[in-house]
Amino acid sequence: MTRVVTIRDVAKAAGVSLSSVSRALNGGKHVSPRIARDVIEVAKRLGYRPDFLARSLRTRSSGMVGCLVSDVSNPLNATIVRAAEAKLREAGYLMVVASTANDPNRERAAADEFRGRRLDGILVAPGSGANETIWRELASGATPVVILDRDPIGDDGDPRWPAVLVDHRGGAKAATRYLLGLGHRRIALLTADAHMRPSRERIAGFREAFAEAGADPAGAQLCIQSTPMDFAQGDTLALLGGERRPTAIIALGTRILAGALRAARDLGLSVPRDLSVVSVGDTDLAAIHTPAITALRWSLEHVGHAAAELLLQRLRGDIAQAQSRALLEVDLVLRESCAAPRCS
Amino acid sequence: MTRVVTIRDVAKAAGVSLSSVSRALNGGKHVSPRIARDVIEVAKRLGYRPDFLARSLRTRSSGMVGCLVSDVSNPLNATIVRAAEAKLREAGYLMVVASTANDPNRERAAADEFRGRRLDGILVAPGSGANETIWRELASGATPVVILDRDPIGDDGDPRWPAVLVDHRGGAKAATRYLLGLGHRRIALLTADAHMRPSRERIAGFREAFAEAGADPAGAQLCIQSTPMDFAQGDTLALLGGERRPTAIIALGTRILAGALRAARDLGLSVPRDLSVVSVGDTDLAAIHTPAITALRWSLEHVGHAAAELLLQRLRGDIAQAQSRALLEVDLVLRESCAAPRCS
DNA sequence: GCCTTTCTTGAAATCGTTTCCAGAACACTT
DNA sequence: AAGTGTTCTGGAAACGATTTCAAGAAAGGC
Repeated sequence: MTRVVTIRDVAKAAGVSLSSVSRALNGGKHVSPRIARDVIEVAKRLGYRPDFLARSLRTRSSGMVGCLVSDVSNPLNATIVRAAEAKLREAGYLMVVASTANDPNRERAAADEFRGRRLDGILVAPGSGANETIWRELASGATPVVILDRDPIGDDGDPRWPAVLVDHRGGAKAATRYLLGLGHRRIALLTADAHMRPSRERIAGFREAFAEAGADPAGAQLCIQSTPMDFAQGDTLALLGGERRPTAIIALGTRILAGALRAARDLGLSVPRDLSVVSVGDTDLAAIHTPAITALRWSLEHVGHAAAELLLQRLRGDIAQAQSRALLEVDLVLRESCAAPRCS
Repeated sequence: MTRVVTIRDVAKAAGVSLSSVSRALNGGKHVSPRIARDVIEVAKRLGYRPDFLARSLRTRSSGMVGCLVSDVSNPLNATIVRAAEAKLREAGYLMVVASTANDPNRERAAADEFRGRRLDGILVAPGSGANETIWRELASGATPVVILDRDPIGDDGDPRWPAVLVDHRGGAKAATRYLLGLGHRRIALLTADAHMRPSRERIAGFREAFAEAGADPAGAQLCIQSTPMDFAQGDTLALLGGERRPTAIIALGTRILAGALRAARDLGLSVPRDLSVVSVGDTDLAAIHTPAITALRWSLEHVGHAAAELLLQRLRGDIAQAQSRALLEVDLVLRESCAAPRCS
């Protein structure tokens, strides 16, 4: 195997010093045009490729950003990750991912390792209960951090890091208002992880809509799925089979929606005649289901892009004009799954 | 900001040489127990954390592996990536991902950059037409490569790299045999990227089943979706609305299945009465659809794990006992979407 | 008690870059 | 022609670890 060609070889071959080669190759400032041309030509001929490790060591910048997310295989996260990755790659950064399965220990370990590897920045969406430990861990480093749809509030109440936030509150409010407008009075919100931002905001919006409309708040039923096992079918069966069952549901669009639809079918409830359904998140399932499910939609690509942009601003050092947060709006996509309730 | 603590600081504080610190911290061989204990204690007290970049530069091993995949946001890929990442992380490797959107140029660029970053190994599932260029690019390096469900055949006909292969042929054959057994004689296979391994193998298995059963091969209809735009709904409409329409379809379970189901609905075809459906891949959609769709299932986690394992064998240098490929079987999960065709 | 072997130890080299520094070359002004 | 900047250039010092090497110390065998 032939040894890899280093900057030293190029210098020798071109008959100049190491420093000149380095200067010629990056920037080209403080170097005469003739030498620059020669060096570049020789480097190409020899097939020289700079060693990022060595460069990183010297420049104290690894050219990599980390992405800490509960589970990349969740399509919602995956799309965000891909979008962010694409934008960061454009800017010359490599992205390393770590799925943590919502396990605080693994989150800590990953954050720890990210710092050891001197990553230039971190995108993070901590899972369930880990918020405190992982954020403390991150805070101890000087690495720029951007939060994905989580609360960036520190102990002192100040936003500690920039964040990309989705307006789940506004979305839930719009959906609820829509259902109330159709005449529904008992509506259930099926969501997960009540103490995390997305669900918390949704719940808030849900209740606000009831309050605004002057509807009986007892009609706003919550169904929290802490473990989205077997598509949450069991809980939904109980909910829909109960005495004062809701005439409409707003369900998280990944697995919970699937479980809810199946439960409805098992109970012989027809959508939208007996039950109106709104999906939180416009998934394939929602779009393709029969009938097609009305959905709250926000752009996952935007989330990824915005996060990457926020991080890049920090990395470029544009602290002055760097925004500290991005708020993404949520749309209600009307389809066929909602109707006025039958006289109850 | 306080400067980061290096091995030099530890040496000074412990009153020993740099080499002793290094020895004490890794392995602990060739160092007296007393010094080892002292050094470890001092290192912990000072909060020393080794710099991976510096270490990598010296040891010529970055501790990172790359993953080159067409699109991480595809749930199938995402699951594989997550599984591989988990296993590699256990072994101390970090994983960097690059989605290439099937763009040969981006694939090349990514492979290029991976090499520049001195990644220790690469997991790769090239998209469409890029096979040649990207493999040539990879072949020029000495980095261990593991192929994900693609043909690892080189110009000379020899398998160049280890690969994790899914038995799509066997799966398609089983599904086709099942449908033929139900009495279907006109079956359509809806798949994508006919020249890539997964679809090619499927097509082969599909035809083999027809041949084995002595059925008229003209009944084996192919519908190749090169662009899975709008869920391939248009093509499927034409197929199902045509003169000698198939009585059963086997459809790729991501978006094509969705388009097919919608097309069937639009044409007023009831599943399974008028049309039997088998999904290739057990997606949420297949499991939750009404009626539930019979599906070909293989474990994406296994693919990821197997790929990681194959790569780790190479990285550990167990070339001697390293396997060169893993073949994963495909099961047919029977549900409610298939029935005997009505007398035609 | 001396020689040989093994084990510890620290100094120094190395990995491949970038960057600081000082001197050289050159152009320009007076 | 001398003085004063400005731009190029190469040597050498980082960056922070690991690893080689040789010397010193301890242990063991006769």
